[in-house]
Order: sequence, then structure tokens, then C-alpha cells
Amino acid sequence: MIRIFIDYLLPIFYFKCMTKNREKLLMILNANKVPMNASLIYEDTKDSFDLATIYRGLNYLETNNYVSSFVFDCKESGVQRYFTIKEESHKHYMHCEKCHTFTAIPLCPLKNALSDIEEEYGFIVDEHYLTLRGICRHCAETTL
Amino acid sequence: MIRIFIDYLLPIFYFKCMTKNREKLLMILNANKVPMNASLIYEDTKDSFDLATIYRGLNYLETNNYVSSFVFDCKESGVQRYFTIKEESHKHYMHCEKCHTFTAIPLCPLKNALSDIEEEYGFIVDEHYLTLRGICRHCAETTL
DNA sequence: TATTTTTTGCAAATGATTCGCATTTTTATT
DNA sequence: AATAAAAATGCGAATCATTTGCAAAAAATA
Ligand SMILES: [Mn+2]
Ligand SMILES: [Mn+2]
Ligand SMILES: [Zn+2]
Ligand SMILES: [Zn+2]
Repeated sequence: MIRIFIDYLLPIFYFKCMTKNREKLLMILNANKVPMNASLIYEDTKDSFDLATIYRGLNYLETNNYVSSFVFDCKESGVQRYFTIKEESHKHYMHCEKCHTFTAIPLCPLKNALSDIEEEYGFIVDEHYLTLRGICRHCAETTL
Repeated sequence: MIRIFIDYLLPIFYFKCMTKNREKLLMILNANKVPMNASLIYEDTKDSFDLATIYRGLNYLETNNYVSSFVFDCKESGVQRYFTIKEESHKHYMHCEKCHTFTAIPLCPLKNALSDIEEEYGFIVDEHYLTLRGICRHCAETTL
């Protein structure tokens, strides 16, 4: 299997503890570039490995900073955790409730806002979660 | 039971279909002013009514626009849905991972950003979810 | 008051995620 | 390479928030 990864996003000891399964998970997330949940990944890798292994693998990858995740309540498939490869900058997403896909918002619209809030409320912000829900351009055009 | 509600936040036919239980849910949410999940409310109303009724009541109140909700993954209590009374303007919250409470962010820091995104990506934004996770002022001061 | 509709309590079902444990694979040590 | 120790996997069972079926209770309507 060919290992294609962008250096800067990988911890130094990449090959340490990187099993075939974990690597496959990374490949899938890297190939799709959109947030995927466990069952979506399971589809992608059918009969290749177990769902529990996928969950365990994703958790491992997250605690070791290869991927990050968020929970989202899709009107079609309910509340699930979605995973993405960690990139240079963190990302937020818009979710279309017609085609149920995620689209990345290239730059975080909260840059200044967060430091303002920290200053004003003395709250130390470790993480922030932002998701938009609506109708994507494509679905808006093809008026179903 | 005394009915204290702020007019503007209540649909016109407030008393229609407003059962004792649903009213109690509103009272609790209105009294606490912070996002509460079903079990939290259940504590508050112990032996008064059933957990399933709480869920059903909250769902009713949400579809009828009395309350709104979001899912949040608290490091202590996991992924749960939190409900708040609907106020004039929608609200976002900071969650402290030391005392596990929510604090409202009085004004939404996404005002302009959203219309920019709609314009740039042709995505129609129906809802947006923003939550901050960190350490609140109080917990930061009392260095545990 | 009688009839219809809605809500409730309780128990059982659901669905995403986790966990226990025996087995297999990987890593470290002779 | 062979052996011993450690970590990962598959499978099934457990967990936990939330939902649902159903019969009884309450509320709305006639
Ligand atoms: Mn969706
Ligand atoms: Mn918490
Ligand atoms: Zn779409
Ligand atoms: Zn705190």
C-alpha cells in the first residue's frame, strides 16, 4: 500500500503504532476530504474490518492528533460523530439538509470574535464548534 | 400555578395545548436560563413526571417554537441534547469543562460572516450552531 | 354527560458507541 | 529466527440517551 501523506499534518512518529487498519482509516478520510462517520467509513471498507475496530481506530487517531471530530445532528441520519483529517488550519462545515453532505468553509469566521470573548468574559477558549445547516448551492439550483 | 411569561417569546395560542407538564418544563427552563438536558430537568422535577414525558414535552415545545435545542458533547456527561427557552435573539454558549456549566454569549459573533458565506458559496443558511469549550472565569480564578 | 382526541406512565425497543474477552498480529527480547 | 510480552482485532454483549407501543388517564369537543 502506498503511503501518501502531507508531512506537516503528521506527528513525528507516524509509523509507530500505525497499523494497517488505522492507516486505511486515514487513507479513506484523506481521500474523501469530508467529515465521515463510522458507518460511512464502514460502507467504504465493507468486509474489510469490523465496526468496533473502526471506532477504536478513529478514537486512537483522534487522541493522537491525526484526525478531529464533532457531533452533528443530521435530519436524515440523526446524531452521529463525524471525523476529518487534521489539516493546517481547523475547519468548519456547512451541512445541506437536502443532499446531506458537508462542505468546508475554507476560513474560520471567528478569528477575532474569540479573543474578544476571552477578553470580555475571562473565559479561556480551548475549542470552538461551528456548523451551518441549510441548502447547498447545487440543491438550491436543481429545485427538487 | 402562576403563569409568568414574557409575551414576545410566546406564540399566540400559548394556552392552547399547554398542559401542566409542558408548562412546568417551560417554567424550569425559564427559571434556570441555561441549557438543560432531559435528565437535568428530571432531577429538577423528581417524582413529578416521567422521563419519557419530559422528552415528549421538550420535543413538542421545540416543534412549536417555545424552546430550541442543540447537541453537545460534554467531557463529563457525554453527548446529550440541551434545551433553552427561546429568547428575542438566538444565543450561543460557552461550556466550561471544569464545572460543566454553560454561559451565554450575549451577542452572536457571526452576524456578517453568515451573509458573506451565503453570498460567496450560494449556500442558504437556515441555522447555525456555535459552542465554545474551555474554562470559565470562575474556575480559572479558583485554580484547582 | 357521552364521545373523541391528546397526553401520560411504564416497559420495551432503538441506534450509535463502547467494552469484555479470546484470538491474532505486532513489537520487543533473547 | 524463536520466544515472550504488548497491542490490536473480531465478535457479541453491554451501555446510554432517546424513542415508541400500548393501555390508562386527562383534556377537549359535541
Ligand atoms: Mn442532513
Ligand atoms: Mn463538560
Ligand atoms: Zn445539497
Ligand atoms: Zn467553570
